[in-house]
Order: sequence, then C-alpha cells, then structure tokens
Amino acid sequence: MNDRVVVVDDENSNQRLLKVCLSSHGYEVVSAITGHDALVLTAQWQPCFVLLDLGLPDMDGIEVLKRLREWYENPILILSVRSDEEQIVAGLDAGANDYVTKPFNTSELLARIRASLRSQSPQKEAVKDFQASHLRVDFITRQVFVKEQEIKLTAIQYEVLRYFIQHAGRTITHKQILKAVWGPNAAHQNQYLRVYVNQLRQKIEENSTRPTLLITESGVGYRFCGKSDS
Amino acid sequence: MNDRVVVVDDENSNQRLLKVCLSSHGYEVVSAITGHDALVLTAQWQPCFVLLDLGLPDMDGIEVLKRLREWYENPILILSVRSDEEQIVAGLDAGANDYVTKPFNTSELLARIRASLRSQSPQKEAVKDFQASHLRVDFITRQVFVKEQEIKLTAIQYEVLRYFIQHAGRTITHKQILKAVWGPNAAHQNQYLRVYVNQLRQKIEENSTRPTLLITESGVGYRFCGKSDS
DNA sequence: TATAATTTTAACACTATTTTAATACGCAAT
DNA sequence: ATTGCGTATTAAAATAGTGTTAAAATTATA
Repeated sequence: MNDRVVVVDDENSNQRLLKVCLSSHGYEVVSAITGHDALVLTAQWQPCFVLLDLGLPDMDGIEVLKRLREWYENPILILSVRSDEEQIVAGLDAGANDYVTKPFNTSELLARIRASLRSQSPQKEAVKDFQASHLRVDFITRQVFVKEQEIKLTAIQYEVLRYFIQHAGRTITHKQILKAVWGPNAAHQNQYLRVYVNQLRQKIEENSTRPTLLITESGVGYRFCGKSDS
Repeated sequence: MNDRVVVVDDENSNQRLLKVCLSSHGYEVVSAITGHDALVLTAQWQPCFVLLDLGLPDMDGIEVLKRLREWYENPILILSVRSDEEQIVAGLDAGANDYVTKPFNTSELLARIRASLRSQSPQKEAVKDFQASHLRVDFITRQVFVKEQEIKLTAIQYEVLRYFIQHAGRTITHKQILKAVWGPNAAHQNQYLRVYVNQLRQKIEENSTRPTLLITESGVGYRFCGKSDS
C-alpha cells in the first residue's frame, strides 16, 4: 500500500495546512487546484486516497467526485465549508467515504482517514499461488506441497525457491540470487547456492540427480522451469 | 445482502426515533440496551451494520466496540453526544467506520450508513467461534474449552490465541503478531512470544512438547493448524 | 495497603539452521 | 586418458533460533 495522497483545494492556505499535516504523518502529498487537475493528477499519481474540497474554480465538486468514482476505487474524503444536510447527503451519495466540515480538527481528520483506509476491501494481491506439475506453493500461507503432500522448508530454502519461482523461465545469475536472498555482501558466496539448490532439489524434484524444475546453467546460474498452471 | 440492523442505545427515546427512521427505510431493527446485549444480539442477528451509542450502563462503549471488532467485520457507526476530538479519534481507531454526534440529522445519518455499506462491499458473516479437535473458542464470551473443560487464559494469552486462530493456516511472522498484540513498539520482542506460545501450548496442546496446533516455523514465526469444524 | 495475578526480564538448555570445509562428480579441452 | 574447472554432495562446525523455567517488576484486585 502506497502513501500517496492527492489534495484538491483551491485555497492556498488550506493546501499548505493539509500538506504539512499529512506529510508529517508519512503521506506523500500532491496538490490540485482545479477539478480538471484533480482528475488528471489522481490518474497519474494513483494515490491511496483523495481529499476533495467541493468549492473549485472550474467544475462542481460533486461532479468531480462522480467523475473520479467512475474508475477510482480508493477512499475519497470530502472537506467542505458547507455543513448543510443537503450537500453532505449529495456528497456521500456521489461516492465519498466521509464528509468533514471546515474548519476541521486535524487529529479527527487523520483518524477518519485511517478509518476509511481500514474499511477498504483488501487489494488484489499479486501472485498468490504457484502450481506446476507436482509442485504447489501457496505464497499466502507460506506452504509448499509436492504431490499434495506438504513439505517443510527452512527460511532460506523458501526464500530461494520463491525467488526462482518469481523469475520462472529466465536464467538467474549466481550473483542475482545471492544478492536477493543473502544481501549484497554475499554476492560471491557461490557455495551457499550449491548447497541450497541441492537441498531444494532433494525436496522438490522427483529425481534430484536429474532435475526438471531447477536447472543448472553452467557458468551462469540457475533457471527455474515451469509456468504456473493457475 | 440482508437489511438487519442492531441499534445499541440505553435511552428509550433514541431507540424509538432510530427504529422509526431506519425501518421506514427498509431496515429491520433490533434494539440492545446494554453492552452485553449488543454483543449477544449482534452475534445472533448477524446485522449488516451496527449503530452504537457509547454511553452504556454496563460497559464502556469503546470496549464494546473493540469486543465487537474481534469478530464482527461489517460497518459499525458510533452515535454519541460527545463531540470532543479525543473521543472521536478513540472511537474511529477502535474500529468504527464513522462517528456521528447527537443530535444528528436523519438524512445525513442514512447517507453515512449508505456510504459505509458501500465501501465495504462484500458482506461478511461473523465467525463467532472456533472448533477443532479438542479445542473450542467462543469469541463472544471469550471462553476457551479443551475437551469441553473450560480453561482460563490471561488477557494476552487470549489475544495471542485469537490472532492465531483468526489467521489459521497461514504462517504468522513474529513481527506480525507482536505488532497485533503488543503494539508496533514491541515488534522485536521475540522473547515475549516464546514465553506466551509456550504458555498456550501448555494449556491447549495434548502434548506441549510435540505441538499439533501451534507449530513453529523456525526463523519466520508460528502457524496455527486446524480448520474450524463448524 | 496488602495480596494476588499477570507481565516482563533474564538465564540457561536445547534444537534447528546456516555456514564452512572436504571430497566426489561430470564435462570439455588438450 | 588426463587435466582443469565448475558443480554436486555430504557432514561437521559454528551460529542463530527456540523452549523452558523462574525470579523481578508491574498491574490488578480485594
């Protein structure tokens, strides 16, 4: 989850206040002055939420909100001087997650942002699962199965396997995987790899002396063969 | 998508007002007067959201909210006479989706309800208990049974067990559970975990030296094995 | 305030994993 | 066939992680 935010407000003083407040809490703030800018910036910047003032120079704020909601699914919080019921209902029904009236209390605003972010349905995670021939890896539960029989891997064994699977199909140099798993200082410890590749083969290959998944590319590195069936 | 609602408020006039207001908009309302009732009714009635007044006769409202959030995932909106920042932040951070101060405007309340329901699209059935082999946990009463014999857990022991059960099947890193139970500052206190996992094993495992439920994933964390039978 | 219960800290025994080292293997070039 | 190089295999040594217990500190309760 990123920390980017788009703040839409045409008053400079508000922009400054919000920017200070949000960035001091770890958010990366980008400001938009007009409704048009709000739409473009949100599309480009892909923020984790949007703070939207309804009083804009070029467009109706509610209209901007509706246009955003056509494709933007993260929280949108309205910040507005108007506290009348009609406007609040219109804002919420147009797709806002919350409506905060100005002047607002910053700690309340931050809490409302946290609440909105929390209630968001969990994002689709990247690759959850890998399956090829007799091997299955569940990256969520961290379980590895060979022929539907769970096998136990140590922390490093799992990391090595995960790296290979994530780069399945391409040859990975010794240096690459050593850096990825052991860190940059271990980039030349090729022996580590020999040991661990061997351990993995014992566990995941049908015949570890004739590997079909974890192939040696002599002088270069290793290559994990097998596309995920899923 | 059901239309059931639990309204928690100890004042009769508020109860009547909310009941009229909500039922005229298609909701089926059930009322709770006390915090205890709120927990039991929410478990039984499985509402699509809860309206919670914080001033209750038997328990602290925030405490009720936290207890609900241990297993209830649908929206909870706070209705309260207290409009101070401190209380609002506490309520939202305890897991509320919104905080509306009394006296409230009914159409705004309804709009905020719609917004909360919208943002949490797939409704979730509350998991009120867990049962596997010889272990049973009732999340509402916080009772734990081993072979139908109730055992007593301390507050932290219960929190640790609850976190593991609610993430059953997946490997939980030390950091994850430390953050969840002790807070972000304790993310590195692995020793806490060793002690508490050991205590739990003594209480819930048939043979604590050969655990079958709370498995060690060396170098990573722990994994709670066992799917709920229910 | 005294007492009990719980949480935190610390010490030590034990286990698992990682690293190192020694040796064997396979293949290509001479 | 022999040499040389990179790789595979194995096991012992070193390290890191875990289990266990109990005392100290803290918090809750009477």
